[in-house]
Amino acid sequence: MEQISAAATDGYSARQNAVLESALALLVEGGERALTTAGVARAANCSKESLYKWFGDRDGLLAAMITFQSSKVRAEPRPVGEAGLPALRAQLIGIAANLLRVLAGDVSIALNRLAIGQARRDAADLGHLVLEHGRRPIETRLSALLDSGRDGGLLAFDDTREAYATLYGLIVRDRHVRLLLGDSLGDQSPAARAEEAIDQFLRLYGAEETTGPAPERAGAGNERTG
Amino acid sequence: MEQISAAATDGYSARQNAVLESALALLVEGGERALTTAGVARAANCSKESLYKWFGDRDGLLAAMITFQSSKVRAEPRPVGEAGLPALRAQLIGIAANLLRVLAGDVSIALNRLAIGQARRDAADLGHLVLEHGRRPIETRLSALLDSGRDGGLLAFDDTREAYATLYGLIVRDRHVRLLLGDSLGDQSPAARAEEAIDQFLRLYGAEETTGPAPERAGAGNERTG
DNA sequence: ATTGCAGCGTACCGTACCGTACGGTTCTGT
DNA sequence: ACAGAACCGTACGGTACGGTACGCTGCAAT
Repeated sequence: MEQISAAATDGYSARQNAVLESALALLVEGGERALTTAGVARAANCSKESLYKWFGDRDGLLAAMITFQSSKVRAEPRPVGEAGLPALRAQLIGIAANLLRVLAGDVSIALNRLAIGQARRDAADLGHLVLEHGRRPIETRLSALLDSGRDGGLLAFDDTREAYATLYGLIVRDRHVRLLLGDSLGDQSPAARAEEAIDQFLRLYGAEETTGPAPERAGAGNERTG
Repeated sequence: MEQISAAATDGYSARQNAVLESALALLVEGGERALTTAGVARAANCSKESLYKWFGDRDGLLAAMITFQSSKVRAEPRPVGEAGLPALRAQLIGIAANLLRVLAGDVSIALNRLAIGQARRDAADLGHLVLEHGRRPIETRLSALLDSGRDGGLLAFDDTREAYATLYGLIVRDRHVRLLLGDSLGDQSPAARAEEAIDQFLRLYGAEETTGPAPERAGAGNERTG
């Protein structure tokens, strides 16, 4: 009969969560090469034996780090409240800015680098884990919002996945890969970037009745210099 | 006085090119873990001593692999011939499809995985090399085409870099990262994807006079099932 | 108090890899 | 033909890491 702590319901005990946190910090700081079993044990003040008892293997530790991190940032899909184009636009912008912030986060970058570096031609175990826990949530959330916008007559598209993919491309562009490759990329604020991307998306997928969300043409938009 | 072979003008001798080719094949097949100095020497039928004499270091070998691969796929920027929107559109579609094919190539994926996996928080040497040799060429080429289109009154935008970034996002979306993470992603033909992306881009950045390149709305476009 | 267990710290083993050294071989220039 | 260099194949040293074993401490339950 074990006393289950509050955090244990996420799959790991509180102590294990602390160890995973240390491992993530170690990974963020020094990359995969710094993520040795001895290093994790030393940083977390635990023994290597416990690591192997809890996670079975080094790969098990890596997988646990991914699932643990994804469990932390889980945000429940906010129920779509009021209708109307401004509300839809604001919600889209909020999600887009949040997406950009998440993708640029230290831990996200480190975990993506880890999964990509581990990926082989045939087997990409961690990569699939990252896609499952990191991409699917944002896709379902954005897709639901797009569907509701279409049901409300604000958006026009046939294939939700296609519309979502376009939206994702407009928001993220190649910033993610550049960040993964170590590019600093000028510090444009995520909010500004999100707003431009959503307006472009609405120009492409907005319903005909509402000709455009913004009076100015997309091509002539002055990018915010802040 | 060494007899310089034809390929030696690229910076490496023919023998060294063969060795780099073997190294690339090894990397594609087994990932970074398979790219050991002994393995490269065995696969290329050369000695480790020669490897260290030619490339100095393991990192030197990795860097040489990147520059060598980029030197192979160098395509000279075709001079923009005739004007007119159909010609511009066709050229954009061609470049876009080529970009998609290159990004999905085995060697490109393997080298990007290598550079990303090696990247640390502060130092990302290979990453910068990949960005320099892999991204800048396509950016300059596409940007020049966009500028010529604007000069010809076919496109309307203020910031070329901004327009290029949007175009890149519309073309690639998140396919690159998905490929790097090991996702198979349905076999949509690059040509079809390129055509849709370019039409979307022209809807956003086409000059006002030519209201749109395609009569059908972008949102209702039936994706080619081929 | 006693007993058992979970876990910490350390030591240890086998292995794999980077980088270097050495003998033998092939090719080139004279 | 001959000298020299370049190079191949292999062997070796040093190091670092993954995984396991062992002694010890503290806590929890009986």
